[in-house]
Amino acid sequence: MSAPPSEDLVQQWESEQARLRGLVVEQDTEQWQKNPDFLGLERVGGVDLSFIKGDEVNACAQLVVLSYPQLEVLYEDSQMVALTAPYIAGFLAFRETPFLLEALKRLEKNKPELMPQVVFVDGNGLFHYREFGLACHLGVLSGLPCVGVAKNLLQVEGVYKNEEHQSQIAALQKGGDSFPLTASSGKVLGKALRSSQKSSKPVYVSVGHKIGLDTAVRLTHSCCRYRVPEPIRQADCRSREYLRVHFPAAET
DNA sequence: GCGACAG
DNA sequence: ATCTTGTCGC
Repeated sequence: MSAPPSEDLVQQWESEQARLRGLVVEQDTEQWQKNPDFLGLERVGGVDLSFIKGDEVNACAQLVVLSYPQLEVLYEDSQMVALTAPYIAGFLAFRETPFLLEALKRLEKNKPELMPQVVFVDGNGLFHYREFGLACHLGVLSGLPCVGVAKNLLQVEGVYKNEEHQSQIAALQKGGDSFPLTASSGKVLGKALRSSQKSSKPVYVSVGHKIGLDTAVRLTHSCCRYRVPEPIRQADCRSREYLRVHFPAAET
């Protein structure tokens, strides 16, 4: 039911990723990031899109802003959107970014004082085929510090989900433990993090923009009540709730 | 041909 | 992403 991806489009997207890749800032740029307790950090954002079953186009774009360190929801924005780009692994940003940017724009217009100081993104940052995942894309285009948190491992640049990987996961004993995801080039592209004591399945953290990897991992851990960091979890729950309320299951 | 494939 | 309830364990 879906048209095969146009080669031209994919090449255009690759070229766009290469262009924007050079604008990523992979280090801490904010004062709060250097503080052991993130003193000065008061607002953390989370974004996500939820879909209607069997609907390729319509989705709910969600932005939430939570207080830090309390992690209570200060702001919520749900907006139905019509997606135009197809989902292609490695090009998730072209499908989702425009709507996440619009949500940030609405926030800037309506509650600028609630603009988050860092945004958690559902997906990868530098841990990506061309080192430019969704979290980098949103970071560069918004100018905000962003952290990528993926729930599943993407096999990229020499990182495999093999026995070695499984054994490294088994070695993560307590919440906060992590191990590096190292590309064949030797560069550490991200880290697998045991985000909570309970969940043995890690999350995959990588730099999006304007934050260093170790800071991103430490911050992610500090935002986890459960396996998925609270900002992303809230965005996910609330966008799904929105769909439940506004688009009841179609029966026949 | 086979496996991989963030969300 | 979504399809999907209960169930086993701490």
